[in-house]
Amino acid sequence: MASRGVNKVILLGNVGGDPETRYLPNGNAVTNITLATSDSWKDKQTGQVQERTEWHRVVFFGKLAEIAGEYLKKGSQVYVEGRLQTRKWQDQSGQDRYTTEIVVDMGGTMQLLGGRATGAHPEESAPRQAAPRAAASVREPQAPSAPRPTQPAQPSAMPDYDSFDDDIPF
Amino acid sequence: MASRGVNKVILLGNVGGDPETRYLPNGNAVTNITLATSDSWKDKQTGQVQERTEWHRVVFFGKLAEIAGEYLKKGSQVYVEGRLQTRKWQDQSGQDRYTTEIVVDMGGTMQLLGGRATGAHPEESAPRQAAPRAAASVREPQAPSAPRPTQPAQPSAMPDYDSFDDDIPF
Amino acid sequence: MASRGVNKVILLGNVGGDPETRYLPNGNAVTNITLATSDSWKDKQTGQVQERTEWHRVVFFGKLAEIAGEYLKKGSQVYVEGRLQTRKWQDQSGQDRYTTEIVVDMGGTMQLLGGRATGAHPEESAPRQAAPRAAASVREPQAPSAPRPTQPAQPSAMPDYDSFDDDIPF
Amino acid sequence: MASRGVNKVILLGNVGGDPETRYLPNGNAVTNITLATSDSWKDKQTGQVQERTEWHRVVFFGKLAEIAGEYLKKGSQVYVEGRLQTRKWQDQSGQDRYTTEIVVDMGGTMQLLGGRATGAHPEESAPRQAAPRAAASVREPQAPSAPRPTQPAQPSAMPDYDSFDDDIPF
DNA sequence: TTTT
DNA sequence: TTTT
Repeated sequence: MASRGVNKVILLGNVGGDPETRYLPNGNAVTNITLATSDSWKDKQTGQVQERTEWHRVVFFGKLAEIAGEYLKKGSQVYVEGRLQTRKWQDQSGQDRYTTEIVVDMGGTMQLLGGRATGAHPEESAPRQAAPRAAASVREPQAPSAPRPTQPAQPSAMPDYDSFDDDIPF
Repeated sequence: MASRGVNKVILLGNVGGDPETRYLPNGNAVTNITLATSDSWKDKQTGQVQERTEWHRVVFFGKLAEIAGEYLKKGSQVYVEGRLQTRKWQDQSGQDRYTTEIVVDMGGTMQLLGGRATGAHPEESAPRQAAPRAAASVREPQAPSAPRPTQPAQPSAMPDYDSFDDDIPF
Repeated sequence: MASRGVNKVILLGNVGGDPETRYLPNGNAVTNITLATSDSWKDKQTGQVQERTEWHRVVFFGKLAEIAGEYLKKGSQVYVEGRLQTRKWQDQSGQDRYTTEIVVDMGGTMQLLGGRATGAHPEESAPRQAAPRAAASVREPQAPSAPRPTQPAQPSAMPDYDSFDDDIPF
Repeated sequence: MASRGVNKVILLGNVGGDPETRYLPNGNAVTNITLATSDSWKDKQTGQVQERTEWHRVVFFGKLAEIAGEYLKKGSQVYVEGRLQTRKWQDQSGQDRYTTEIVVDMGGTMQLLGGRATGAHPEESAPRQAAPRAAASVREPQAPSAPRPTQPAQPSAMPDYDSFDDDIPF
């Protein structure tokens, strides 16, 4: 009922393989993916461009797990917002091991982007524009009390920049 | 039921004045504050340190509006996560005007930090550590299906770094 | 040389029109775009899906301004990270007016995504995969001292999940 | 020189112990801390408030490592922005192990907040207000080309809300 | 109008 | 003025 602290992860990258979905005893879906984020930079010494790919373990829960399992494919470009969580587990020899994952549940978000996924099952791949709509649906419960405009007038419409820009002293 | 896009603002700064809370016809609270974020940098030409304060209009809705109205004071240091929204309105002469605000509702967060608020009503000021707990409570509905551990074993408990670190080849 | 506060905006959306680039007296580029972020939700009363588009004014400076001016087109899907800034200006009647923008400079980022831009000059449109590489180049100066691996072994290479997963007690 | 992807972590929490700083052969500082972020929620079944603390390994590099080593103490409340990185290493038995850390270097940020640190060395603890100024200094190189106002007039000054608010049709 |  |  309370919280102290912020634990937020924002990733935008490509999915490393087809997602794996399983179901908990209570029927809730859990989907695992690996996600690659790449960045590159010029080496100060050599002047060579260096590239580095970081791999992340992402776990979706609930409604987002279903959506991720259905729409994400190997190669999909995706935006993800979640939180860090480190799980403790025991390996075969009984030793404690730790795995850090990005948990994406109702407090998070997933947005499928325009990436050309190399689907394992391309024949059944949905039209990509379907995914983002579906994907976002889980955010709905997050803003029930939001001040959404229902009036005919749209308070947040764009200013009339054509006439307006003349006034802007850039 | 769907979403396409990300619209997120993260601010950490100081409140410019006591919050103003009002109530909508439906009983929901709305609280307005102004928030200052400062940054400084060394001028490349002069070598002088420059400072700049940016002021933001933040609007809380719902439960967070109540918490903000109760715990924030002039001077409070606060972390806020919300979304950008530009409202259109008419000034006295009937001209269209636009105001951009950071909306913080159930999809957002507020964390009161350790700042020494100069409360308008210091006598009634709650112990400051109470605020963050209360403040965060509104996030609860965001993670109802989250994979919270309810097992006796805490998967995410602090690793035993003392023994653990020995293995880490820093 | 110092900073107190956080002022961060993260947007992922579609560009509303071809970017407009101009040059400051010192030769630095400045590029303006408008960016739409959409979200939708189900109305609690009516059960109807509501949609809302928020428009943002984004201003790129420096190297990112050049990249944005070259690669962004009307319709481009783009990820942007910047900071909020409100400018004061005077309209024709001499009245003070304020415009809030998202400033994206060296402290920010831009990532062109997979969107199918409807370029004004499609014939000269670069292969879309070229853009993200170029776009990110401005981040280079941000991490010169970063602990990038230059050793033959890549510490952060993809774990061998195939063999590795066997140990993970999901 | 380029980048494709976003890898960003934002944490706000309390430091688990005094920071440990060491120096690389090239003289650069590296500082390690553990950081706790807590959140709590009401259990749907029991109605009981549950609390959970997540621990993170944070590694600072360069100038920020020096600042972190000097100003952070056990218990310090701190805001951190960095990126995820998983290191591979071998334990005593030669087995591959992985550790995920939040790397905070020039592309990141650190802000010491108002927390009452329980310093291991309270006698030598600097006045807390000194830290944030120092801490932020490392961000300077990130925005050298930023459009900072050098004009006498401050473009980003606060609107005169007193007279202004009357016009706002809330 | 905040804060350092 | 975008996008689905």
